[in-house]
Amino acid sequence: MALRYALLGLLTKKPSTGYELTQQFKETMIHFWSAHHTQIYRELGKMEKEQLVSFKIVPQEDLPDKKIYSIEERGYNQLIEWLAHHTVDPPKMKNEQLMRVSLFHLIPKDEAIQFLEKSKEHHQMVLQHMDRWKEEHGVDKHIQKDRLGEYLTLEYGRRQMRTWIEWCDWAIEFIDVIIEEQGEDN
Amino acid sequence: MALRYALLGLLTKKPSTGYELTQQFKETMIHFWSAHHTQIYRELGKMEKEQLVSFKIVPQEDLPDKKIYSIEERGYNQLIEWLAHHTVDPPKMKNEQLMRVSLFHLIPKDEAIQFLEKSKEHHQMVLQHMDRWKEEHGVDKHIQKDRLGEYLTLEYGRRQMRTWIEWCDWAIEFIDVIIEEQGEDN
DNA sequence: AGGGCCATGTAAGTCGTTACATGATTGT
DNA sequence: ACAATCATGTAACGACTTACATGGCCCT
Repeated sequence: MALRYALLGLLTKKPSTGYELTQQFKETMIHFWSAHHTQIYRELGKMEKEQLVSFKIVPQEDLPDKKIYSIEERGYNQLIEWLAHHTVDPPKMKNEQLMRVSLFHLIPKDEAIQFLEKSKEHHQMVLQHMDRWKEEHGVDKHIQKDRLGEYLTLEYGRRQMRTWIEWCDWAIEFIDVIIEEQGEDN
Repeated sequence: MALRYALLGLLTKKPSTGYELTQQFKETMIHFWSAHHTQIYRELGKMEKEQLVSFKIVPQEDLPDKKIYSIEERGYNQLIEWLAHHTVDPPKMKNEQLMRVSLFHLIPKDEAIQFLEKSKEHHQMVLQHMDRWKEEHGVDKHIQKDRLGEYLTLEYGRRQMRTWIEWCDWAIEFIDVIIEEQGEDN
């Protein structure tokens, strides 16, 4: 159900096509929720049937038609209702990297360290990307209210990246110092 | 597929029943993966059919029979294969709390702050719980190798909790100072 | 010449959740 | 008295992923 409210939330800001919503979702919500475009189109279809949203078809030259979705009163009401009365579920994570870390006892020390170093680099790039995005999109203190959530969650994402990077350093150091054997598994 | 490897990983440490695996999973892997007991039983059933694991039935007095699962060679090989050749998927999160935060522009300021304060408290309790667990289960520097992953991922979990708690403080302060209007929505 | 973007989806399959079932024992 | 723990699952449903389809434009 939460994806539904994510989409309704985006539509409170401006009417958009499914494609645009997918982009907006990836830019602002991917740090705390995952969804493919197929899921977004299906959810929009369902919501249209339930009259939470409506769409206008806009024909285009040389490109397929657009469907521009807008939030309807029923949709807005349900969104507010959810915000007011729904107790949130605990976060659910699926982190394959940590799964692999939890199986480090089965691989050689240097492979483990290599894995962490690559992961650290990758997360440094993601952090840089977030920093750049923040600057380019003017996410700063003088913000209009409808971008408050974007600002707060982006900052959370950046802190999360830093935590991961620092943890990688700590873990590499730990393995290097504590584990003695060389390249053997088990 | 990753849940499968989580279970195989636990079974490399010792043979266990589905129930015990559920407990072990909750204690050591819940910080980076989510799964219900029903899913664990199903996955064990599938793996038994594929001969990755086997079980012995142990009858008990006054309690239903136990099925004690052990990892088989095929299972061990597939696990090592996965560790060596599988490129990890990016983490997937489903965090309803952050979803709600991203919709803060639709609720009054004081409700948003209240929400963050409650969330902070909750995460402080989880952190305390992790700290206690760490002490009670002797997760320290003088650790046998098959608990390395447990140590590393638990430390990540604790850092994540601290990050959340600190972010809550920051966000509360930010909302309090920046947002001027009192209790109005939108 | 090949990939990415624009823009929309369908179909098939897997994964994950929720509710239910059993029944004795131990704790509050 | 009521809930929790032990121990195992089945059934039904809903969420999510992956592969496929269309087709022209723009960039390198």
